[in-house]
Amino acid sequence: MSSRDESGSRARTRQAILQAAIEVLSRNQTASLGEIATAAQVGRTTLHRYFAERSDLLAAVAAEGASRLNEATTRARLAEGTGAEALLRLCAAYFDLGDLLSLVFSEPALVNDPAWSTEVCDDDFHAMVARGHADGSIDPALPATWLQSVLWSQLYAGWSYLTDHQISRHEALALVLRTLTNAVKPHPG
Amino acid sequence: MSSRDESGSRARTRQAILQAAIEVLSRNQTASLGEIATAAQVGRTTLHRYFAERSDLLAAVAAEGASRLNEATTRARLAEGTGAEALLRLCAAYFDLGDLLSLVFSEPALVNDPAWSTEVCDDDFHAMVARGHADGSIDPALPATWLQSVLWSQLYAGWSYLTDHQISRHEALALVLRTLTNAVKPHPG
DNA sequence: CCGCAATGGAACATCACTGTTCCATTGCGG
DNA sequence: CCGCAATGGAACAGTGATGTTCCATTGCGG
Repeated sequence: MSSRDESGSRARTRQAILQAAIEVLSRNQTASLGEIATAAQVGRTTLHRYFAERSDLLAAVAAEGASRLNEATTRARLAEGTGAEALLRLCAAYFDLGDLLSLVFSEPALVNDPAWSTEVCDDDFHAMVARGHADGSIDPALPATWLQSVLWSQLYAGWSYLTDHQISRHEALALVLRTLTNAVKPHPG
Repeated sequence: MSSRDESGSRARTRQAILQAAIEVLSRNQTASLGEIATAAQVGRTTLHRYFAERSDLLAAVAAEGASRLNEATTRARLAEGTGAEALLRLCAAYFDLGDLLSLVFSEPALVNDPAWSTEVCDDDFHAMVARGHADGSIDPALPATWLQSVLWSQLYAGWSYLTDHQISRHEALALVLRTLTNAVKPHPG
């Protein structure tokens, strides 16, 4: 606690604010800074000390979100198995992001602006879908860009279904995976 | 033009404001009344003459939305054909609602609050899905409430895909229908 | 125990949106 | 042509969020 003690306390408060911001903003994108500060159990003054303006906080949230998305994408190992298998792994990994799902879905600009999507994930995603088209595990009628929309809309549907209905996290994910499995499977006819 | 002349001019202005509100609010739920008035090519004062407070305008938008949704649901004739066929007709009918899709999706309370969902559409929807489960056209693993979420999330995905990418309305709808068809089809395995 | 970092609260000016009032202009029917 | 309905613009006060400053309190390390 000697060398990085300053960071210890400050980093903890900063993380608490960021986490509260993700939770509150996922429910209401226009929530006031006061609400976020309260949710973080922090005074509004303190919040301003860490993020001078609202835009600074939003930028930090975007960076945090991009970071978590990148980690989840890495964990999904898109290059392994059939295209469909990788897509389902990616779906499950993203589902664990929780509140962040609503935030990314309702404000895609937050994480897509900093040229993030084309950096790491977009190319890998396209490669995965192309593999799926080639190995016959993904319906060739569904292009990669569309499947990206489908993936996110299903994730959002599953997450809001989880929060609205009396259902376990596991059951909600099962519904999403079942639906997505069906959706991408090529049908013989 | 004698008896209802007053309604003629006033009704036209009112509809222009409502349509502008739907278009603007679908892009930004927190748009100011000034933006809506400008989009409707109407002074802000005039807007306030028709809708005294913001909540009055929102209520009118909700009523208009509920009306259009009911008409679209009727046009889909949910009682005819297999459950899956009816679901696809409903999807196509809703897709024609355009901007309203984003609005309903981002603020479901707008149309669901006035006890609308359980009035006409919800029961018919459940009956349709039950028929689909029975006639083997809809995967029994997918409950009706979940399919409702899936339907709306797919509609939203298709509509935003249409506005984001270089693609025709028909092609976007084709992608949605293809995906939904696959998603609900029971798979033999 | 002292000192500094971190924090919380109060107070303040600023700003955008809102809702209202008043007045001038337009346009159509009688 | 007159009168009324509809409209648009300007101005205003009220409200809530924002960003800033100042000061008191807490807590931990030296």
